[in-house]
Amino acid sequence: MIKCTKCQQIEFVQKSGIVRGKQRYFCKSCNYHFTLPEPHNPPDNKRHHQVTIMDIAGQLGISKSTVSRALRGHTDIHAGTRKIILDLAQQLEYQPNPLANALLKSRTNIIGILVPEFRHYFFPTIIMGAQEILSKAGYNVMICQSDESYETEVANVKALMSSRVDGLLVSVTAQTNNFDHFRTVLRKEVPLVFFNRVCPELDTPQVIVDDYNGAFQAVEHLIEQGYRRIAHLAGPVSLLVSRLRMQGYLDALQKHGFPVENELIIHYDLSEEKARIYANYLLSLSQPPDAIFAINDPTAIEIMLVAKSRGIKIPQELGIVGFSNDPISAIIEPSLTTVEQPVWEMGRQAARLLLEQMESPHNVTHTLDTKLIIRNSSVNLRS
Amino acid sequence: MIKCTKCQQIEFVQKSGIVRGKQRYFCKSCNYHFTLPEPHNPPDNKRHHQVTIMDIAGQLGISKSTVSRALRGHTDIHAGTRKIILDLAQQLEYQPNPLANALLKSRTNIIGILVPEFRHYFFPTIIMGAQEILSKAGYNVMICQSDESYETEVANVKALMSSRVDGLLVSVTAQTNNFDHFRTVLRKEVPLVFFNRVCPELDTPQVIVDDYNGAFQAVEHLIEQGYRRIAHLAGPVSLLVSRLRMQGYLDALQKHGFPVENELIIHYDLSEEKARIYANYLLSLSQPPDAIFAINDPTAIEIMLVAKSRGIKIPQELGIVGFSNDPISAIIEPSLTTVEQPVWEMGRQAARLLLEQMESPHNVTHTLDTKLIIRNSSVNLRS
DNA sequence: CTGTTAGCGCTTTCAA
DNA sequence: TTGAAAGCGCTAACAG
Repeated sequence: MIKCTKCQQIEFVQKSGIVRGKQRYFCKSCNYHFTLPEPHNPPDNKRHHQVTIMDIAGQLGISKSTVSRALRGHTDIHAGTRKIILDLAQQLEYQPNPLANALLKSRTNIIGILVPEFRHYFFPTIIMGAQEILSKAGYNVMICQSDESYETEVANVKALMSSRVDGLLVSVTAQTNNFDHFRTVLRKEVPLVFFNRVCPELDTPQVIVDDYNGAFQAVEHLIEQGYRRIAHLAGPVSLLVSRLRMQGYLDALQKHGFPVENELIIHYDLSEEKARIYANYLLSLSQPPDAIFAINDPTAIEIMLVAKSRGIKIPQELGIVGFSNDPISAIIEPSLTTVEQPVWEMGRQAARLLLEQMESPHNVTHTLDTKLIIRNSSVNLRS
Repeated sequence: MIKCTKCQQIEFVQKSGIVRGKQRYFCKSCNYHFTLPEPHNPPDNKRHHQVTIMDIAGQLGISKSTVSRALRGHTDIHAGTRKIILDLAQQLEYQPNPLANALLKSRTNIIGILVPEFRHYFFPTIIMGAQEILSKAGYNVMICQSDESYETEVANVKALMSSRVDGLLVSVTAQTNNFDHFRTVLRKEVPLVFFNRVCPELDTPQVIVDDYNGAFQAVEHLIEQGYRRIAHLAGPVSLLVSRLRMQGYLDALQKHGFPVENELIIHYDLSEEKARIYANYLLSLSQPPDAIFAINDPTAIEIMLVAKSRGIKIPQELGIVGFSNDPISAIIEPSLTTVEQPVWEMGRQAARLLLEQMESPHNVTHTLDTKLIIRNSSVNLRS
């Protein structure tokens, strides 16, 4: 004896075929087709079945739609019903399955972050800044590091895209000359923000610091300290950041009427090994430099170590300035003069910019200020 | 003329209204409502509709199962069909949607890594080691850092669990005394491996190094160098790693007949600030130590900086030994004697252990070797 | 060898 | 206010 779920009558109900293995009924009184609500039995084979809205609906004898609505906080739901649902959900430790949602909405709430390395202070700190903002906004973060390898970068972008990240925060490798993998990202309309090592030819939003002025001030400082033969151990030409710092270096020389000597300018791939090789090379020149401006602090520190091992006195015989204000630069002896950049803030800005992008795409470049921090590695005692 | 999709008869089918713009039919013979299966047209409103197996199936006029099978590389499929499918997939740049798969299989192919910080060398390096193994095994990595805060750790575990990670690699904070959040993880049968800062009371697999012997050798080395009042700036008692290094310290003292002086032993929370405070405290004692064994390199370096600022000569007036062989320890002056541990390898081992767990749960502890690296901060010139 | 179908967990129409 | 059902993209059991 089946009771119509609509009019609650029994006598007019007849079977009306089987759909999806479920017996369907038809009430001739109210012309209503229906199936009997089945209690949802959590499968016994899955040992730790995650609680689903169906479990809640089953126990309460209501439909999963209602549960969903209650959980989502929809307004058009009976207050009592909502309370019962919410209570049971709490009691059952219900946790919504983000995968189902992700599939439905094509949104994963995951942001991919891709950096060349995180051995040094710089990128980990940026990541922490970004994470601060992103997790507040409800996003998780998937971090990849390309290890300064173009191939790894391409593979990582692919992996992140295949994980369907909702956005991408990227700093490219020193090798990266081809940007097709990022074009693919843009083509699929995944928001993309570059920071530090950006990609100017791609017309995407980016966060950088005022590299040019930072470099300019650093080199001018060396000149003011009386150094006369200032070399620059630069990053690869492919990176805008290298080119900007280089330009700052060149313009500072020019402003003070110093000649540009090509043998004093070296572009390198930012590897520790090469830093050492080129530092040695510079210091072995027949007319070696009396100061070196390094593209960043790790480079500057390698130079210091090489100089020390050759018995060259810093800052008396060799002035050194780095870039970024890595904590080591305050610890090493002599302490390293460097250009401070707001690293943590850069991560935050990049994250904020990405969130904005996801709201409404628009192209901006945020440029943060830098500040010269004068320490002992560049204070020429002769002057 | 419409054929019933159920009984295949034509004569009993009549229109039964329109639902969602689709013509519905009703077969009076078998009492079956149905709509005509429509060919899958990729929606035009979604600008960048991701290519699905349905697109491929539609274009080829075959079923999506066949496409799925071809793509999965099943054997029981016509070679010609496979080729056509594979070719079209390539041409369309088909990328499988991992979300659908994840939902189906309840596997995300994401591993969560939770560390207390990644400012220093240690944890980033471990992470790189782990990533090396995990990405080879086809896993992505979601990294969280608890910033040495218990609350953040709990929140992170919750976030990672709600992201349905397939496994968890964890090093706890210095504050963590309550392990209920990890019990929840175990209850849900998510594989969990601890490394470095482990949780002995939880009966999970773990990767650690031989902290006891490392510490023992470090302190014995100080004794052999002629230091007589050796302090220990230790980590929090809550961490096994602190207790083991402490025990190594105590046993080395005992072996050589040195008294244990409680005022020379300080447990602290591993924050930079406190390191400075306690270093100052130790060096201001009426009978200050003539050597300090620090729980790790960052701590040792803080001590060195404090000592230097007080004009205390290292190693002549104060011997210092750290733990971990952070690259800074080779750079700072004097260079820091430290206990090397295979950090990268630790990450790899932890990852491998996790992968094993996911195959077949079993409880193991991997203990890696340590090695004392003698540098200048502990070579007592008086002896 | 291939097609049909159910279902992973959820939201969202549409219908009632 | 609630329920039914479609559908996100995919795999796999089952049937032919």
